[in-house]
Amino acid sequence: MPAAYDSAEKRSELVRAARELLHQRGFHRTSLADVAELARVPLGNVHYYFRTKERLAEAVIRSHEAALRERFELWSKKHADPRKRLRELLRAPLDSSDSVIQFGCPHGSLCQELEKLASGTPLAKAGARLLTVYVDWCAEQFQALGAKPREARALAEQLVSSMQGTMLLAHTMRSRELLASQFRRIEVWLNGVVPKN
Amino acid sequence: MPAAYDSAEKRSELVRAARELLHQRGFHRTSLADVAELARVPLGNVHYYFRTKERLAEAVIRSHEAALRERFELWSKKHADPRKRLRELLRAPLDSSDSVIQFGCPHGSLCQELEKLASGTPLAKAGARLLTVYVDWCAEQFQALGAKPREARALAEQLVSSMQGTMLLAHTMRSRELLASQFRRIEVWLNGVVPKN
DNA sequence: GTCTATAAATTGATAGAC
DNA sequence: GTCTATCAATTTATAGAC
Repeated sequence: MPAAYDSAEKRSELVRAARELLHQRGFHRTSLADVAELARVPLGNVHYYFRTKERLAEAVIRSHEAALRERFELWSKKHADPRKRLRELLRAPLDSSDSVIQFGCPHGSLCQELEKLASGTPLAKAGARLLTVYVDWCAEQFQALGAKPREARALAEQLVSSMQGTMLLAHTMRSRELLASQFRRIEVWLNGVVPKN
Repeated sequence: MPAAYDSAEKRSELVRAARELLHQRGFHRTSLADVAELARVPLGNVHYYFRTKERLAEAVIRSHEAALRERFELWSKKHADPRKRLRELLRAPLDSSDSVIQFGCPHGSLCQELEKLASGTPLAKAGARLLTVYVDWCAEQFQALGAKPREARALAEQLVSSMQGTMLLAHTMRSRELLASQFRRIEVWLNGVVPKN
């Protein structure tokens, strides 16, 4: 079915373009015309695939969510040691540090913008789920390391908070050094937490 | 000079209204009409006091900055022990936890929005200065506790990152518990860091 | 299914009377 | 200095031709 194939192709191309622009310029500063242009789709056609700008943003969030779960699954398969899995999580922002410094965390900054721009709506709730996915997965890893459920949850919240706060600060101050040194510190903390007996 | 007094009065009333709305709805979702209404000033009059919406936002940031410096000065006078000063900083978000849960940190969320909405402009740079004020003051306190300049800087970045990340997470997840438990943990960390010999 | 043209709404900014 | 009325621009969303 070539028609359906082309359709799905254009749809995912729109999502890809929107994901990039939402990260770089944010939701408000990204117009549908921008997305259409980057995806090489005529403006009026966007509404055939997505009824509203909000729906397009929701699709972007779902794509982020799928990508996150995919990475988590990959790391779980790659390492038997949960600590090594968490170390991969810590290294990811450093591997794309240019982008983090210039535009912030693609998940955290989107969450924050949607909380202001669309607080209470399904869109903001979808955004919030992104951070939940992080915390839930981290909590699983800490539990696998031997922490009790409540403790694992607290450690997960601490890890995600530290990462998000550091990315916000490093982005705002445009400091790659801050990002690197703080993430190194978090890794040291990670190596010593929930010690094996 | 009663005319000038009324003028200054209206001006500062506009800033007060804008500060409240910027925190609750963010920059983009706050229209000049909203600000004018809350400040009880006719819409067309806003432009007499502030040439553009950006200038109004800059005035809001300056007012945040002044309030921050005032608080820091107060705490410095109140406590000879820098650790006690930093503890006050940690308690402040808990004292206004309802507002933090519902709208996030008034400084951090503004920074993040301006980085997306007005990246590179004087307005975004003014916003970034807010976080710098935090870090600089914290670094001074850690140095007064006996830390070397570089170490004090790193500790300040860690403290501010943890606070900002926690507020982002607690706001996004609407969890007062998360806010309280993580801030308690940060306070425990603070009590043990840079130990007196 | 695809696209052009345009409607509709919001809102920042200004002109000009008083 | 103060305010009303309005302009101008942006952008989401839709109507309708092909």
